[in-house]
Amino acid sequence: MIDIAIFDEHRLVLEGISGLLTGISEFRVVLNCDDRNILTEKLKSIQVHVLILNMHDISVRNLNLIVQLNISNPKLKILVVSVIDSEEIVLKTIKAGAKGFLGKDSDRNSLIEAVYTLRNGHDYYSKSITHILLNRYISSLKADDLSDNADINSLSSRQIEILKLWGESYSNQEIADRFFISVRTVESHKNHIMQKLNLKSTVDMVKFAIKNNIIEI
Amino acid sequence: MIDIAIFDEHRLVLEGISGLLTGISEFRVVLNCDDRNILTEKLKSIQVHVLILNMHDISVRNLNLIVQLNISNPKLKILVVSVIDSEEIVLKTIKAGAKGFLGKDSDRNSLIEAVYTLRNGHDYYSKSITHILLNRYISSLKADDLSDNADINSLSSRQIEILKLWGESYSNQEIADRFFISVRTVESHKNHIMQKLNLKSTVDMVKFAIKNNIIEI
DNA sequence: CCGCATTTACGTGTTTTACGTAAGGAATGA
DNA sequence: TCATTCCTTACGTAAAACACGTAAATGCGG
Repeated sequence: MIDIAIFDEHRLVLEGISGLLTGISEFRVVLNCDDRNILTEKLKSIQVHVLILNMHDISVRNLNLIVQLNISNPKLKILVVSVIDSEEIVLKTIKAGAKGFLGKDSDRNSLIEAVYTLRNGHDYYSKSITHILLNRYISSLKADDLSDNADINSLSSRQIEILKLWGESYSNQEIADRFFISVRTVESHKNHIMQKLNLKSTVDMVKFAIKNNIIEI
Repeated sequence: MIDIAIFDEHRLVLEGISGLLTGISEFRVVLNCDDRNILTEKLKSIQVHVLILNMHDISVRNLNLIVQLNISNPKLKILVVSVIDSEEIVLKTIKAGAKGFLGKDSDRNSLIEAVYTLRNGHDYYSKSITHILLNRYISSLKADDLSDNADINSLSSRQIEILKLWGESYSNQEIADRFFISVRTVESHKNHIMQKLNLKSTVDMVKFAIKNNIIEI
């Protein structure tokens, strides 16, 4: 048996969604709610497995609701339903802690499937959402790669060694000791790096090292 | 009409794949090849729309083949087919420049669909691959978020202002001038930030600022 | 009103950066 | 072979930044 709560600010839509779930013997809708505060209150006493949350906008209030519910009800799985399936809203809800997202391409069957999936501890995203996420990810993967090839090749291997250690928070003295060279030499290497790459500050040098995978964030 | 080349080191499998494509009037298999060098050579003279590449392993040779073909034949779309559908191989082939990937869940229909999709300039990934990529992306999104909420809240708004400017490569003096305070005060703020966050070096402070979206890389 | 964090600031000593200079070695090409 | 160029090494000097301690004024919540 899966206990379900449904939240929608529009009572009519709320009832509509609720109706879609009747007739499934394993589903028990224990709460229909159209008020944010009442929802938060009630969920303190009632144990619910899945919360279906219809989002009409990407307001901070809505996102905060997800964040807060996740903190107060760690076991609760939140399934966001929204006609707005922009990249922005999807990413923000996932970051806020939603476990599933149904875009406007979803029907009753995908809603039911999503509830089961969330209950089983997995994430569920409808097809259109999957596409959005995947495209974004793929393009970020590709973008990553292009940025790799610019200035880093102009650095010598010694310069990269120095930059790497320094980027891992070693002091000049520590670097000097490790390579058996003078602190002044370490400084020189860093000066040369800055000159070559035309960097204004050491902060820029950190950023460069991160961008070029010399160090991790 | 879509011109197709097929590469597989195993002649038997090669013929099998080739056979799957007969009977589609819009497809024309113009090259079956089981040798890397011959493939590269022939593709210099023959114009092909889609190359179906069966990868038996993630060797550097295979990945380089993709990279090289992409450089020499920019219009060519490479569709990778592989029974190995690990995260690693998928990510590497995408980075190398493959436009599609068919995992072991694929059948003849998805192969045909993939060829059409690539020809139309889009990417194609079979269901299992989509899952792999999506899970990775989602978890990276979530990981991002967890690191967001910890320490940054402990900083005062003044401290964040200072950190932000400093992270944009402003000198202490410039920051001091902008806020009409002493350089010593700027130093104090930075000291307090380092203490609060328990950071060992200014390099760490840059990383912190990046992780917490105070500055851009 | 008291305690606590914030913002402001200084003192002192160390480390790092800025900018210039330079010597010895390896690689390269005329 | 000799000139050139880059790399690695290193120092001088002055300015800037950092480490660590101290401390006064301000403001806010209990």
